Amino acid sequence: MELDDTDRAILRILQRDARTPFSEIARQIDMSSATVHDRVGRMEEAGVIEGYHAAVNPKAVGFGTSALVGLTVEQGHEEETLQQLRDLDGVQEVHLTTGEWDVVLRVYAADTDGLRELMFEHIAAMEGFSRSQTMVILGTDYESEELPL
Amino acid sequence: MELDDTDRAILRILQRDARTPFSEIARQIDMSSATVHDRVGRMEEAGVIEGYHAAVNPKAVGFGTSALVGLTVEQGHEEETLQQLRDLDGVQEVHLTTGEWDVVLRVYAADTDGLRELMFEHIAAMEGFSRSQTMVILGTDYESEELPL
DNA sequence: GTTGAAAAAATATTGAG
DNA sequence: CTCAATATTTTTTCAAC
Repeated sequence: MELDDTDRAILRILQRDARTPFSEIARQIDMSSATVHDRVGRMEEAGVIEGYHAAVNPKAVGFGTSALVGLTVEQGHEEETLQQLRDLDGVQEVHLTTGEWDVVLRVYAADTDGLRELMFEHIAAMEGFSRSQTMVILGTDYESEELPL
Repeated sequence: MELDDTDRAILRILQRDARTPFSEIARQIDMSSATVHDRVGRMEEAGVIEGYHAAVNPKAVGFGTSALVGLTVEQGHEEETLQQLRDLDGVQEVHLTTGEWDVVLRVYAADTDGLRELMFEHIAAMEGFSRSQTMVILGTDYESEELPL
């Protein structure tokens, strides 16, 4: 799908606040809300907008610890290993990467003890596991939900 | 703020779809929409809900490449380096980590050439830069916007 | 593609249990 | 905290340009 400047302006607003009323978006980009409605619908249809999500404060719901985990996966076990990783509670992202690790995970846990449990009892225990490195996130200096459009 | 099961049920729904009408949430959790309204308001107030964001497909808006970048920062340059990193276009997350790297970034670029430009012309050019490792994300097997509540 | 206006639906507010 | 009723606002639709 081809996006023009108007579409990108709408996306910028909805990335920042998905609950901005169409009438308010219309005011900001100087068009009618029917147009905004139409364009948003087409972008949803085309998969440009993948969804609308509430951002929940991890600490407020008991996830005090987060980490990036680099993993090496043994050959022949790729498929099942990825499947198992996806299904683990606390595993938020599973990326296939170049460089030192085959897979890098973003994981959440209640505390360091929960992280230990996730790492030793679930991840290291998987068939096909070979080695890992855990980079505990001491703090997140910056995290944007918005792509620079 | 203390969250009960009802609050968590509401959060689960809003994480999945931030535009779910309060009446629909009320139906799903078997309560009145005024209650839902009230609880959502209090969770927003308390910072449990940090915001509502449209998830935009990165490829659809021209970001075909993403990477994780491990960085070592020279002592005495921490503050200014973090500030500069935050301000770079394409830098989506800045995490302070234990392990091999002081900082790990999540970056987006149009293509590998854009990534090269970001790395060599902007990041490696910063004062206080010492060394880095770029882990290009070949594919994201799984990425959830939802915390497991 | 866009618009303005009408219809439908959802949300905010209020008062009471 | 919860409910029910009402007022307000937003979303959606549609004929017309």
